[in-house]
Amino acid sequence: MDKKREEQLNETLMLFYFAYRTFTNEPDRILEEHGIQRLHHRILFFVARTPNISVHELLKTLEVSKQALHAPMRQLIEMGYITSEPAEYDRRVRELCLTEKGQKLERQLSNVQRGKMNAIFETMGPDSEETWKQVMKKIIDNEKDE
Amino acid sequence: MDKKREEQLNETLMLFYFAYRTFTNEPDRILEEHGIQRLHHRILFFVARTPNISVHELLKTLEVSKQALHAPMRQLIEMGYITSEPAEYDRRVRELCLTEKGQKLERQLSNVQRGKMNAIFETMGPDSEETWKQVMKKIIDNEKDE
DNA sequence: GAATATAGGTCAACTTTATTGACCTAAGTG
DNA sequence: CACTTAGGTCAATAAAGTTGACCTATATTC
Repeated sequence: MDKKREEQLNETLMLFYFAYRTFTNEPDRILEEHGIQRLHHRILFFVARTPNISVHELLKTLEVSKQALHAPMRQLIEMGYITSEPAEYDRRVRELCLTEKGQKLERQLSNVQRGKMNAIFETMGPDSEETWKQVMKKIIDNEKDE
Repeated sequence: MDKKREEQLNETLMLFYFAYRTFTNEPDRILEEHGIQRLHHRILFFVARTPNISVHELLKTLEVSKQALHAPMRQLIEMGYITSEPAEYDRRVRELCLTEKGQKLERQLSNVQRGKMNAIFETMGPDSEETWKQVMKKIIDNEKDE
């Protein structure tokens, strides 16, 4: 790989870092107002995307320990954002769902990010959305080759 | 925003999260072998991109406190990856540079990520690179509107 | 039915990585 | 000379994670 190509790629690394940081800034600010943190947001996000998700599934998705998940999850339950009910098919399993209040907060948090992405893709056209997603998918898939 | 559009955007949020996590996984693993952490990588990366960068500039770039930067930076200096020399134009200012050893480590770390990006853009074509970068730039710029 | 495995919860000790505040030196600048 | 800036360092604290151990309840398997 020649020097020039390497420098072009360095720009992509820098953009990735700054874009991610910027992207999480706004939600982080809102979270702080509610006295909760980024992991709370992730929990809310994935419970919103996957209603009735089990604790075990959530653990695997977020790649944190049971003990690390526990405190924020309990907080969300106590604050009335999430419900945790035994599953019918297996009463050991707890199914997590957002309450109405939880849906509202999750929407507030993620809307900032959705709005940002939507505005960009609207300016740049639908192809840009497809391309951007494709690149991100390939980054994720690459992992499997190693 | 209708439900369907919202779900499409949710996919982008998920991709962003997982892609970033995957992207930092490999370097993190290498860093661990050297007994250093992600902040060390960021220091190495930005010093590599901006030779002679001052401590103050680095602080602003990384958005951490002086005290948080200090320990890892000193470690990198002690391990012989970085040099810190008083600047000619102002002897209060320390100019940071990579040593040869530092350049080697930085290359090792960032090559993983550069290689990943390069492979993707080679498969998808040069337009995909331009588009992806454009989206990321807009995410960063958006910050200023708020 | 007893043994074992799984889902989940909780306590404790510890580690890492950051924060803020205070204070120091050295070197420029008005 | 007074003040500011760049940088370094100590101390107390906070947050967010880790591992290990142990508990209950419920399924599953032999």
